[in-house]
Amino acid sequence: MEMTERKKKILRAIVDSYIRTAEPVGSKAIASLPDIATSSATVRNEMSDLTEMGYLEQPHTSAGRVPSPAGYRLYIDELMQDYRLSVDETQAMHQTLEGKIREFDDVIAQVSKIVSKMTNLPAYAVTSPKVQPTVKKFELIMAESGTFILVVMTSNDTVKNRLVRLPVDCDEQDLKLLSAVLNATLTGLTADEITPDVMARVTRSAGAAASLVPVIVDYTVHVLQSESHSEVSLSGQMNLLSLPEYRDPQKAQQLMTQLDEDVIGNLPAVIGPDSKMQILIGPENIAQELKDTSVVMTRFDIGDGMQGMIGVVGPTRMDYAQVTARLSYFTESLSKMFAKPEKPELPEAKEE
Amino acid sequence: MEMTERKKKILRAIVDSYIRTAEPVGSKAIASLPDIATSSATVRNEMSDLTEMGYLEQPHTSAGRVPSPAGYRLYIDELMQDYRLSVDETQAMHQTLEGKIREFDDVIAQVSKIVSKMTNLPAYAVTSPKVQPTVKKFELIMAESGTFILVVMTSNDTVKNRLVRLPVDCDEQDLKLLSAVLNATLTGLTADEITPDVMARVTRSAGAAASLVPVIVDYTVHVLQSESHSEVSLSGQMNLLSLPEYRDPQKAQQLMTQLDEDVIGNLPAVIGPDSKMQILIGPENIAQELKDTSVVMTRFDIGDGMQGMIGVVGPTRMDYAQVTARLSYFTESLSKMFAKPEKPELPEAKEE
DNA sequence: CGTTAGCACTCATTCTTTCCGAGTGCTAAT
DNA sequence: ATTAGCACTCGGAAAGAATGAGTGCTAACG
Repeated sequence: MEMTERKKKILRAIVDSYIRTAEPVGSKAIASLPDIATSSATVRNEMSDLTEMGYLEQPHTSAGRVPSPAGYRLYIDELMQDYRLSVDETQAMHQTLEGKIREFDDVIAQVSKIVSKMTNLPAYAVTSPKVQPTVKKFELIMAESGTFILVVMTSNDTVKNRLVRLPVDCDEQDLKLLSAVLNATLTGLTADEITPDVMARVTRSAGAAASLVPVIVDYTVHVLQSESHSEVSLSGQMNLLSLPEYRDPQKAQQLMTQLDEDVIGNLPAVIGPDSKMQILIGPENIAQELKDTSVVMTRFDIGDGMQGMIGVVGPTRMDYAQVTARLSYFTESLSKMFAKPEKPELPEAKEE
Repeated sequence: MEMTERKKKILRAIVDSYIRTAEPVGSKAIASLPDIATSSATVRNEMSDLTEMGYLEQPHTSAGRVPSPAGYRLYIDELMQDYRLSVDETQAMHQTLEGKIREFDDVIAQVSKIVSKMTNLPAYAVTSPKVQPTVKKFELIMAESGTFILVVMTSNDTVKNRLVRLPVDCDEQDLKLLSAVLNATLTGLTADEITPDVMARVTRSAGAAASLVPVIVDYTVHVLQSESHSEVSLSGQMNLLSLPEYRDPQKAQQLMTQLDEDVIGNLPAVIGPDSKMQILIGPENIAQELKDTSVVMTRFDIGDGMQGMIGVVGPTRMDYAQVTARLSYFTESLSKMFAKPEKPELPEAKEE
């Protein structure tokens, strides 16, 4: 059996219709479409062929046809028409972007929220786990009344700090010394490389400020670890409830409780670093939990070094053209926004 | 009509049963209870009285009774029996607490997640909006290769910082001067008080580093603002779906989309700073969105200064005894945990 | 030979009807 | 004051019938 142009046209029409209505599609409906110029009987024959070829499925004998995963695959790869974003859409998106990404802090959370609002589907965002960061520099700055600020700069140019109380028997000179020792001994080390052994060496050289070493090292390790962690955020689960496939709340709940952040954290491993936009249809997902849903995911970059994945989860019949269009427009806008910040005089900087 | 002991007993039994089953309660079921020693007919009479008194309602003529808001109120204030936490529960709670509150960063998110898991209901956490913070101190620290670290300490003792690129025509001396000017002019000011006027004055005195003033002031204002913001987190919405009152997913969705973070942000205003645990039943909620649900909320304190509210949202027939018991145990554990941190040698400190 | 009209058949869905029983309120007896 | 008894109500489950969208197949058509 070979794939004719007409078969493709019909398959596309079926998928389009099913995506819109979630109802099995009958031959009549297709035949009455303006750009199909045959009778329903002919369509019926073609549909029968397409079923045999594995692109369509029949829920039961006397119902219309529904696309199979293979059908969606073909549709996505060859058949679907580009979705053109309306001006309203792009405008709305820019507006939320401007408004919401104020807080640099939890971009991940913001991004997933925006994307889920944009697509009306659950969306997640993950930062890709970074290479093991190391310490670049320490600073110990006297602050008021017996405290000082401990500043740790890491190899990814993030700076974290903490206010620490100074022991009574310690003055600014001791701090200076400690600072020098820290910078000499610990810079260039990853969290794992800061062993009790290393710590002992620092303590020995630290002089009067030795009692501070545990605190400082502890904090440093903490910072390094939290830097190497990947963050995950999932939003908009409730969007599932308006979809007919989740009329049964049990289903939605099951999907969404299984699909918490743990599972999502493991998703990005799948995507090659090269690919731009990736779509996984139902059974193509390795995660069992997702075997009846599709995932559309893509990478995003912001600021220097910060990058991750955005993904959208939905029924296999989701509007792929629309979702991909919106998603890629979003990631583009996002990068642009961070490439040329609104205030051009702002020197390149990284928060915290 | 007066409230007898027996009436109370019957009302309690009805509410208990309804909380358990979500089904209207009939006279027979109550009469057959071991500690009710009368016939169903008598119970029927009493129930009729209770209905007249406004504590019960009838969905329709030939159905059992259901507690009215007033009924719940009485139940909560006088009738309900304390829920005793099992060892398993307390143990489980401690385990998650230890495991999860590692990250000091987004306690709010963690807390709401844990509480929702504990109660099997949607839960939120809010930090109470703080008093307008002011700048306490600036530090400008030279870092490597033409950059410096801008450190801002606020009046609530949080320290935030950012890496800034140094203009070419600027050396360490200029920075020293700028630092002095900033500390002289801006300390003690709130975000609102840093007007363009003030900014101009700083720029004038800043000398060679004048071009840095906008960046620094911008960041400072940003820090102050984000410090005065209250954070909100909402978790476990999906828990609604297992409740029979939300068999219709539309209902759940409606409630949960209305009830996003905006609405929740406005909740804590309600609670007096004195009260410990507060329960709002259905129509007692001022927020229209919550008129068919109950909210149980209480305060929590952690670390120095950090405090906020935890709340649980659920159907009016939620198990108040259980929820309040778990909630208060949780807040206690939380405070204890932060009062005596696991590592006692850690000096008092505040992150970031 | 591809296309189409016609027709018998299938089967989920919807609508009706019936039936059941939990629950009530009232009355009269205890 | 309590309770047994009884007629009555009414939502909801169960059973049945009607509906109709859709199919597959056959035979006629250009």
